[in-house]
Amino acid sequence: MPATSTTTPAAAPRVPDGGAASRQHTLRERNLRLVAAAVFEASAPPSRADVAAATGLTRATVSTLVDRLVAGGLVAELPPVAAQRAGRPAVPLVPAARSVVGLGLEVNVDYLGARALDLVGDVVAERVVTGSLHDSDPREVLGRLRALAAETIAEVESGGMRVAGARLALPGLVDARGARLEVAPNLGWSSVAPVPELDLRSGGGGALDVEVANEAKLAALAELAGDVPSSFLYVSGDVGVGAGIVVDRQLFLGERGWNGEIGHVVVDPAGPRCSCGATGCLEQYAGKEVLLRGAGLPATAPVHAVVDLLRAGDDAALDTVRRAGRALGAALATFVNLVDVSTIVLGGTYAELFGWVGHVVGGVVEERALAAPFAPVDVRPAAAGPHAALTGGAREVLRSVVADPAQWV
Amino acid sequence: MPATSTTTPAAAPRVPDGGAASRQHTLRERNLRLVAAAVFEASAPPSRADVAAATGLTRATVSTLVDRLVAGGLVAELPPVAAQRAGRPAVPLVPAARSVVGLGLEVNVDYLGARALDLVGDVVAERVVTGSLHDSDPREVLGRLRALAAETIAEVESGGMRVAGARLALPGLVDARGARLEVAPNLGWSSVAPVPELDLRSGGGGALDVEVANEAKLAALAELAGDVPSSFLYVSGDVGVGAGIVVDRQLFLGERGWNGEIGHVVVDPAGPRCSCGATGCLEQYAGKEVLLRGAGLPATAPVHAVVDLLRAGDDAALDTVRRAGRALGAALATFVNLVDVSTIVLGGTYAELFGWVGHVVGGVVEERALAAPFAPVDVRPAAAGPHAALTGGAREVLRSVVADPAQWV
DNA sequence: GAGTTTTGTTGTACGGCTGAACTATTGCGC
DNA sequence: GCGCAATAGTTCAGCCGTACAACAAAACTC
Repeated sequence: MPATSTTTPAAAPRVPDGGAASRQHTLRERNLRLVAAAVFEASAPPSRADVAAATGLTRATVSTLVDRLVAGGLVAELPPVAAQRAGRPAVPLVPAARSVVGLGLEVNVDYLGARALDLVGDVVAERVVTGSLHDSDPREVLGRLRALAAETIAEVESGGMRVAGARLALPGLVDARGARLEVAPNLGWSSVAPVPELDLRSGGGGALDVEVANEAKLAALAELAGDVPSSFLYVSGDVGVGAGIVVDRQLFLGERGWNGEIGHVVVDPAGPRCSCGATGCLEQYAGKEVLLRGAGLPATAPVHAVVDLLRAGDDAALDTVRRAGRALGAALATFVNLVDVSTIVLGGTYAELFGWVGHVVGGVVEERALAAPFAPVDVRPAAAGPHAALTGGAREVLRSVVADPAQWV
Repeated sequence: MPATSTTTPAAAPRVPDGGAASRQHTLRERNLRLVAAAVFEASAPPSRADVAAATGLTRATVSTLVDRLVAGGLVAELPPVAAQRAGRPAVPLVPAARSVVGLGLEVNVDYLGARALDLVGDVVAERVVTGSLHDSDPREVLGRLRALAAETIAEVESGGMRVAGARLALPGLVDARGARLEVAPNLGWSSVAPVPELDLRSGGGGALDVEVANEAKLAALAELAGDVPSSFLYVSGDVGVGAGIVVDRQLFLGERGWNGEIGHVVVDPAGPRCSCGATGCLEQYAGKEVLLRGAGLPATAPVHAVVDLLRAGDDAALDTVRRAGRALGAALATFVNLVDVSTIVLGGTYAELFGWVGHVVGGVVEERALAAPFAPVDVRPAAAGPHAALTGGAREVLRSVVADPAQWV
């Protein structure tokens, strides 16, 4: 038991659920979650008996709950396969493919897109359009996103699938309710309420549940698809530098959802002036544009061009990247001291440059993090592919489905 | 609804509870918590009917649950008082006084002590012994604390009260399980397991539940007794500078319980060398000893001596405190950007110096926190009295009792 | 003092889980 | 090939805790 238990035990499935009165049907909802979690988080497809053993429920109860999940299209049965041991062969249970999907949406500085994932984690539909959206008009851009999303929804529904909801990733400060974008400097947007603007509807005409979130935070969730530990810090390096804190496989958002603004940690008060008004912010050392310019490239060049220079041994590029790595390491050490994470995942620009910045960042963190002597900090590149926030957003929708299956059966 | 719900709704009582199978008696346990929370968190003593309205349970159910809490000595009934309106007069329900107590223990640099609080929040027993414990022997000191605690427990039990458990506050890094102190530089302790050393027992001879926690974190919890908001950052300024992050009235501990080490945020890499190895750490600007020396006082002088100098308009003292305030403000702005809190409570040294540092800290934070334009950050002095960690530790024990009353009825 | 209003209690109904018995389907030994 | 053991999944009576409704208690009102 932790001194003050704020998180559920690491291994157990999470059952959030607030302080509402518990009636008989509350039992059913909670156990339904438990059974769904057992099926979705198992390393191999479990049988009903396996689920019973894992959850502590009786096989009788598990049977009725699994039947409900199967009827609701969240779980599927594989054909019974005879094990090499005696006894009736078990029916393996797996997440149902192509039944319920989550929709990830994103508007970022140089693209906008939509991606639909099913419960298995497969991409069942996707639309991405590239192009600069620097200083763009929110209404116009959201209109285009709406068209993309509508196409994606239509494609998914024509395949007989249901869309459970959507998450919109934006590169800026989003309020904790997931309704309002306060400001996105690199888009030039401020005070936007994107949800009514998008007005997404399912084929039946019902309004779709859409929530907005910060791009780095949703990208962090995409990492959970891999073999990342249950708690980590994800750093999304792009024009700005943002971060998502994941504790026990869930985002820690802080009081109002505005945490993780690592780009404006002051690395050196004597450093260059930042757009935020302060001096020596991390972004002035490790932001994408600074990296590109430091390597002698135009601010609009792709990051891969820097990699080419680094491979060629270009001194300016090497110096710039090393400087960025040290600054990033210092900011991350501060982060580790304040928030306490043992794993740091470098995404975005830094994932591409990992071969050059990884050890620099790791070294500085190891040196400056107070707890490093007792528990070393692991710094690693992101595993999720491009447009990670699309995947993370879709996954987040699906997580909410699995966390409350009662709504879907 | 937050984009990703990691915390329960602000107002609702928190029901933690992991992913275990739910049976019939789980309902009872959960509703018992709910009812207990309704009684303990109400602004005025509620009747059974009030509790029913607040929780959504029926009066019938609430009656049986309240009867159980009364029988268990957690809740007491006041004599029915006739309201000015029609109807049978209600029986007001209040936390039971002098029935169950929590024990707060602390070893700090210049004192050690024990404090017992009952469910009402009254101090029912206390022992504090001052004296320097710099570079002390853990076994010897814990032996003295054990004697203090045993006296306190005996006093409480002779009054017919039960001790529900204890929390030991230490000024250092404590592991997340609340069992081990990794290092406490200012005590000169490292790798100590204080719980078996203390070996606290109740009068019946049963071992007492004891958990260890960081001093600043327990002190933060003491603030919850006042009218502080449900989420805030508490800064404990002493020889070291520590912090406790409270989100929705609960400590946020990070992955391993080592967060909040704000004393080693780098304020200026060109600054003085710190004992941790880095340069320009906050502690070198705003630590108690630096403040005292900067004001021309010996490092062992009481903080009040600085206040006297400030009142007298002493330039060295004013400069030192202003410099400390700016450094603290910069570190806290970083904290706000990374963790997102809207209220900062300054405790320890800074509470005493608040009249001089408060506005300096507030100004710098306002200037450097990204979200400040949308939601100003409130900087205020701590309200809890001296030895706040003792109160916080005792409160934490009581919180665990109220959070799981089934064990106590 | 009868009607009204609100509190708290009592008894019945119902939903959901358990546990034990039962059926289904395999492997193994002879 | 057949009985036996083993494992998976299903059926059904029993129990527990809550809801609902009726009731008792104790005030106020006119």
